[in-house]
Amino acid sequence: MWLIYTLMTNLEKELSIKAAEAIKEVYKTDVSSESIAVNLTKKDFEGDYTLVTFPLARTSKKSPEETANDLGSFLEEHWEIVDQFNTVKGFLNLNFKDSFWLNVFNEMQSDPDYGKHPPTGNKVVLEYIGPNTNKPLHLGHIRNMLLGFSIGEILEARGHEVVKVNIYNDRGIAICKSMVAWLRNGEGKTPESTGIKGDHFVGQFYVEYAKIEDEESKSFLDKGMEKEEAAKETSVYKEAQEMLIKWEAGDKEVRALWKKMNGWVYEGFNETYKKLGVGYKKAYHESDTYILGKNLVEEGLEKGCFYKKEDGSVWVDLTDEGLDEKILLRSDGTSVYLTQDLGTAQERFKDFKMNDSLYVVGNEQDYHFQVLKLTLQKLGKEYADGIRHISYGMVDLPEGKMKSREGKTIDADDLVEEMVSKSEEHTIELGKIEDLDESERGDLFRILGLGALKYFILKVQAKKRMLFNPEQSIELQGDTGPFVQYTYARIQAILRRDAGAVFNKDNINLNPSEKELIKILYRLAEVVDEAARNYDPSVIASYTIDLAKLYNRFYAEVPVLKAESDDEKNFRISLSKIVGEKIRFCMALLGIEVPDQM
RNA sequence: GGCCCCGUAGUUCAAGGGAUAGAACAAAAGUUUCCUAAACUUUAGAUCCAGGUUCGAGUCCUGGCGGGGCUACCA
Repeated sequence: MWLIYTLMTNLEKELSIKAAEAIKEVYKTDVSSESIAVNLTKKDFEGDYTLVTFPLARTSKKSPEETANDLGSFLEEHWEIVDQFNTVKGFLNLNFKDSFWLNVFNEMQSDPDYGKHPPTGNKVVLEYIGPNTNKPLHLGHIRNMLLGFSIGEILEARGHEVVKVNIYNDRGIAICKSMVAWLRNGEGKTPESTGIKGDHFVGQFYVEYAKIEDEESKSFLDKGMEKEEAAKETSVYKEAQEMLIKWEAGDKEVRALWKKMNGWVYEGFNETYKKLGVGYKKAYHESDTYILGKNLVEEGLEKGCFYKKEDGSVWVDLTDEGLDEKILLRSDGTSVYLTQDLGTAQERFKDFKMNDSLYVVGNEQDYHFQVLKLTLQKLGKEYADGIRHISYGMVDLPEGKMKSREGKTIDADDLVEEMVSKSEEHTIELGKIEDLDESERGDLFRILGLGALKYFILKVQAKKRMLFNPEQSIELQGDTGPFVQYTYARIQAILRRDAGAVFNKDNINLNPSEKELIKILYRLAEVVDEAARNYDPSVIASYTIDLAKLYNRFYAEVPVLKAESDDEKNFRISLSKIVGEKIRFCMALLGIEVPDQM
């Protein structure tokens, strides 16, 4: 009958309800269970869960300590799963019986999907990556890709239907610059002829453009022009400008070149996505959606929620909402960034009829997404309310912000490669993989290198900015991906020797480290929910490292295969097995693989 | 100027208004006849400043100081 209190119950909630009942009985006063604070007991104190009685002193008309004692006695007597209690000041620490925790454990065993939530019927479109097509991906994109992918996995585990999509900013002056530079100095070279990855190849010409422009600017600077002004006077800039106009006009030659160069870039990007293990169902292109946006602007003008200025430009007035007026169409009728996003949003809803639209985009666009949402709300779009900007902080280098123009970036491909070779070096040094063949080794180094990189990025809360020091590189020891992976590999080593254990009793005594493991496993479903609610993989990352740490302590303190009794041995093997499964589950939520051996 | 975000050990990160602010790296010391020492166990070390709200503040409010972002007919 205790089963009704186990897996599907939120024990903290249950405890606050029980406490409210106790208060009613003992003090004859009604208190809402929501007002009762329950926490996990801090590790320096004895107990599983803790009830805070300071706020209850008013209703009990006794000291917090006496209140805690009253409630503790009552609960011990009237709630069969309570083993014992102790009080420290206004804190009531409750211990639950081992048999209760063993029942929790047995239920977990019988539900291999424990941690996942049932389908909610909620459909979510998640946009991430969103690169420009004129240069290769860098560390900032890595953070975006890892966050976006992981959030998608977490939301799926929470029971939502998730459609991942990408958006390519594939048009505009930046791409034209690469094109101009390639025409001038490319000598007909291609990624194939040079053996350079497509996105890097095109990126080189973006840099090349800047060189030409600087060179040509000199004479104008000498005449005393401002830097920006001078740049616009250069012939190379004028060519780029001209190319942009031709592009907009649909000039065949320009379009063909544009297609060719973007094609190179996509090939390169796809390689990087594959290496990182990220993907998406559909890609949108701003070269398509900017036109769709114009229709929405027209619609807004008809509905009277936008207005036209004398020069012909179209605006939306958001001053009532505490923002500014924002431009939607230039006076020459061309669209701006916001116009494109309106079009993309509309198209996306047509494609997927989702309830929520998530945008994983850096926090420098916080304002933009406020504007986007408000504008669509003004238009009365049904999908507007479901728009959510998942805003993440910049990745800083020790010298400050990354600046692609100054070459102060960390290239995504380089970084992945560096991490893989670092883990290779370390693994070979430790010498535990003699029995693996060449391809197994390659897989392992990749799993470990990516694990280190991904964990390093994802353990930091998305909304915070984070620092990356390329000098120090990424650790393989301590609070890292390989630490968790190592724990998993250890477990697999045990299971290779004896995996047939069956355990279903509730009458053995638990060691502290065993009980801690059951307790943390018990929280998994709730942790997934919390991560999903906050769109925050770091919740999963810190849970996973805690789980691995607790297992490593258990492993050091308690013999598994050489346990004293069969019951203990079977229990410990079963426990190890579940810990391994849940580590793999959590790491998968982070987009990280785990090895059987390392 | 206006708006938004952020200041926690030497460093990188944690802490749903609750106990003595947790980890990891770096530093110091220990643990391999026993399931993988990428591990485990110790030691030392922090809430930017000043007020306020509260039984209780790293967390909430006000004002400083410091850092970052946005505020383009750029994306």
